[in-house]
Amino acid sequence: MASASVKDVAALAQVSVGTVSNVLNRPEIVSAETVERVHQAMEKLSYVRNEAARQLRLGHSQAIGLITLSGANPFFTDVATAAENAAADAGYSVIVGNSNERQDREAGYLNLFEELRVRGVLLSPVGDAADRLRRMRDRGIPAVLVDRVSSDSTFSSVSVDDVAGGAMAAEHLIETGRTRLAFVGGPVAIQQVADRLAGARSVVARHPGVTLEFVDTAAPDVLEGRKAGQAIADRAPEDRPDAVFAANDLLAIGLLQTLFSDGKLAVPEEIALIGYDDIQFAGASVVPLTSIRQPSHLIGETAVQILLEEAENPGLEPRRVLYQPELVVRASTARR
Amino acid sequence: MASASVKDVAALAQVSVGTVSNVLNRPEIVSAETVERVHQAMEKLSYVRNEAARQLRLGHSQAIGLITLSGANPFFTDVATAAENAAADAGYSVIVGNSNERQDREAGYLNLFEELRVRGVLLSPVGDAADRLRRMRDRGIPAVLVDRVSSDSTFSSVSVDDVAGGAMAAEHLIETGRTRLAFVGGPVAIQQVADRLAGARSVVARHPGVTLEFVDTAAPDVLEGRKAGQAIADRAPEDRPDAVFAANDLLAIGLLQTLFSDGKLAVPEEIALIGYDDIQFAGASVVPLTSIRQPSHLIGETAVQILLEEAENPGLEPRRVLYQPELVVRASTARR
DNA sequence: CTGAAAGCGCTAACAA
DNA sequence: TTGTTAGCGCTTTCAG
Repeated sequence: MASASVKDVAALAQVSVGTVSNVLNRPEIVSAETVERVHQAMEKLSYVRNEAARQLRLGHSQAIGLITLSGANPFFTDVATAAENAAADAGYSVIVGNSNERQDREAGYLNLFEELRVRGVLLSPVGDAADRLRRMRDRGIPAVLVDRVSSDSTFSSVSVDDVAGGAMAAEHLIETGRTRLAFVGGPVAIQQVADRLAGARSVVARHPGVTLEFVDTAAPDVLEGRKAGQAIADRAPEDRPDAVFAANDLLAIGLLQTLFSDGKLAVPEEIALIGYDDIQFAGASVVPLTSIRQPSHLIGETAVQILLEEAENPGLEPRRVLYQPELVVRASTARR
Repeated sequence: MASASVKDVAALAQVSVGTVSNVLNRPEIVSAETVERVHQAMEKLSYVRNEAARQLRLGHSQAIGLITLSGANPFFTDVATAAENAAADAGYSVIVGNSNERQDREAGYLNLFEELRVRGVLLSPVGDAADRLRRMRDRGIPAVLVDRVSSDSTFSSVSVDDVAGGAMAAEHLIETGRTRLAFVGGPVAIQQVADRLAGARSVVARHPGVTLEFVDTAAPDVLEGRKAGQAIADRAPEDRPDAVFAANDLLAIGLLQTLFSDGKLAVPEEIALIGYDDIQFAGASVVPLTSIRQPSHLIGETAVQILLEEAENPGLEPRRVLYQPELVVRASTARR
């Protein structure tokens, strides 16, 4: 048994295909009696509308695409969940792709989404995707940047002030008495990483006697955090920082695993540690982690809202929404 | 500027649309010279193939649907990532939906996937979806169950022996000297939860003097774990279990947050704790967590492979792949 | 090797 | 209120 089409339903209900289409899309213009008859026919045939055909006719799909930097990062899964809910309310579904910080993956998903004629794209770009996004917009597929502001301000964006967040983290570390800070994160090509570092640097510059060291990582994940932790633990005590600011919680948790879990160094006594994102696991780590919270839920929701407005109203002025992060203090940065 | 179609490309390259389609799908039958000309035309128009039209013609899409129980559980995101990679190798993409243990959500995604005419569905069912899946299969959309065996063995499945895993956990707890065990997890309507509990019970039954208490939770997540931890901590000492087996790591981490982090109880001295899944964060929790590891990567990979075989070869005998879990010992269950 | 043409299932305009 | 029909972009015979 193959799938039933409008034609089959029409035949069974003794109406035309146009009428079937109408009960599907504008039931109010069809007589109650006919609606009923058609519904029964659909039921009997267990009719399921063919999205491809609908979309071909409409010119675009009822889906929006979302590309995040990392599927393993709870921050992004939170954003995605919020986006899904907001989209569902508006009758759209969300297709998620993870670039894992790779430009080629990002390009691949952008391609797929364009083939799918999605209604719009939500993107946390790896590098500078402006050219590609402009081309898509010219074809009627708008984009809004997520967790990142547009380099040339021609696209809407929903993000959190990473420079402020970075400053907040550094300030907190200094306030609790630390002077030899290290920023662990990378690659700096990721704008979020660069901004957080910049924020921290600006604060350190205002505090004579306080230093900030930069420890690069190949990716902002748990594994790289472990490596960085190992490297720091292997140093001579007088050569070690007394506080570490990790570019995100994944890195911080990795740091905790090698640096501190093995009992090599006491946290926060010997080294304080602060992360970023305040993911669900931050409060349950070896030492509960101080972190900078981002309103992940709000980000996803707002991004969808703006995107849909632009999709229905091309030529709208780009908007930039900038949320403020929030410091969440836990044991990992307790005063000495 | 709207999107260019095969017709535009054909016109520019001075060939027919049929030829354009051929260079897209069977370039080997087209002369090299023509291929070149068509490619140049595509380039100039930045042609992007319309998936909807292709799919309408083909009768099905180049995507497979995946419905997981929880988007917040790293175990499922691992399965999803593996599935995406395996699918990509075969020229398919994966659309992911999270039911969050809700039947209505699951039904919604099943509907969406059928409208999308996905090539097949990968599903961790909330309840018993057999009827619905059978109907989809009749229409040419096969399904394979993930992390769960089919109740009536008419569907292929890729899962891990949860009964064995539950037994493994209980045995380990007993071996390390605990006698008053508690199983924290729920709802038992989730098969995985029920199986792990059953495995633990069978082991306990073989050990006189050992008891197993069941502590129900509304969902297997961090929040519910916290609540359960609170409840246990509030009991009189002689009334408390000396070991807790959490149905998954999310619950275990939640337990850790209220039960142990607050310094109320020492782990593993006063209470031992074992989780399930061995997610990335298990090794970095307040007390590094002993857990039962599942081969999440293999699960996703194998499921895709079986699904695609069935899609291309309807009427194949259902297969059941059952992997064995593995005990990973960490500090949370150290011998007293 | 290439071209012409049918038709996948649907929606929206227009006619009745 | 309902029916008829064109056409969305693509693939695939079938002729040439």
